[in-house]
Amino acid sequence: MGRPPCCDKVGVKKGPWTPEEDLVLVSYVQEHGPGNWRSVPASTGLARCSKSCRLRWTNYLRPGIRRGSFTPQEDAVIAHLQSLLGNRWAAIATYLPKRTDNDIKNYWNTHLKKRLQKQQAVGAIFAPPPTESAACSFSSPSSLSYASSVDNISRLLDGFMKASLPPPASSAPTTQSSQSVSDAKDKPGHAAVHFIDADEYPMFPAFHDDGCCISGSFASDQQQQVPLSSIEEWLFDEAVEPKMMDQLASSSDECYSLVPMLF
DNA sequence: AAGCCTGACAACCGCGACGGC
DNA sequence: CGCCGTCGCGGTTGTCAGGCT
Repeated sequence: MGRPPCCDKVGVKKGPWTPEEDLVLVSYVQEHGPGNWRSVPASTGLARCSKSCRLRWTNYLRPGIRRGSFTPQEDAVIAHLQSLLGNRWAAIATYLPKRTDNDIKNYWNTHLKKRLQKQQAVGAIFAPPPTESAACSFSSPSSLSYASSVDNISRLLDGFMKASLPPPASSAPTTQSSQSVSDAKDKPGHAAVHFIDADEYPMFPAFHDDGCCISGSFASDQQQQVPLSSIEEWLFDEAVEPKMMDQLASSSDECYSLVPMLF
């Protein structure tokens, strides 16, 4: 038996999403919660297939996700997890709750993999440090298209959050913080992995948005809902591939000097 | 100044897993 | 128990912007 197409090929729009479409999708999710994607096109009138709607939500519109600017710590975590788990991006993404699997996958394919391959080929010692390279400096998305405009999404969501949710008691006025309010509880499918906190990765105490400072406030974070599962212990306890960490450390500027402290 | 090349990222496609009937 | 529908994941492609020659 043949697999039915995920959606009608006729009349289904493809390509970049427009603000109007995003608005419709966000509105729908606000009202019904994420899930039941099959019914989204019919319910909203969007000329998109269900998969496209789900992907757009999970990869871009979903509250709590951070875009751009992978920190060196995130670099290290991704590289380490990739070495342990392979290309299981969804699993890796659970340890970087603010990153989507698609983002991590793209980042790996376009940055980390090339870097590691290059260093393996040349040798870590003489690998030229990619000063201000991807790891530490691509904080500003180059694309100015709508789809890459965080401001657009932020405005879009912000309006809906204000309209449909009471403001958080003392949340920072950032989109991420406000968005995160409704996220975890809306995602039964993600129940196993909570969006831990709007601003921290508690399992990686050194994580900060600036990426280059150590907080040392791990204790306070531990009381949060953290999936400190066996894999975290695994991350911390297992002998980290010294080769990889050496590569990471040698592959960049001082930002990576903190990496060994993480593990 | 124009054309070409490369990198980055959003989105699509196909497949497998899972759950309901 | 098997079939069907839906969802989620990973691989891949397409498009666009910026840099380089």
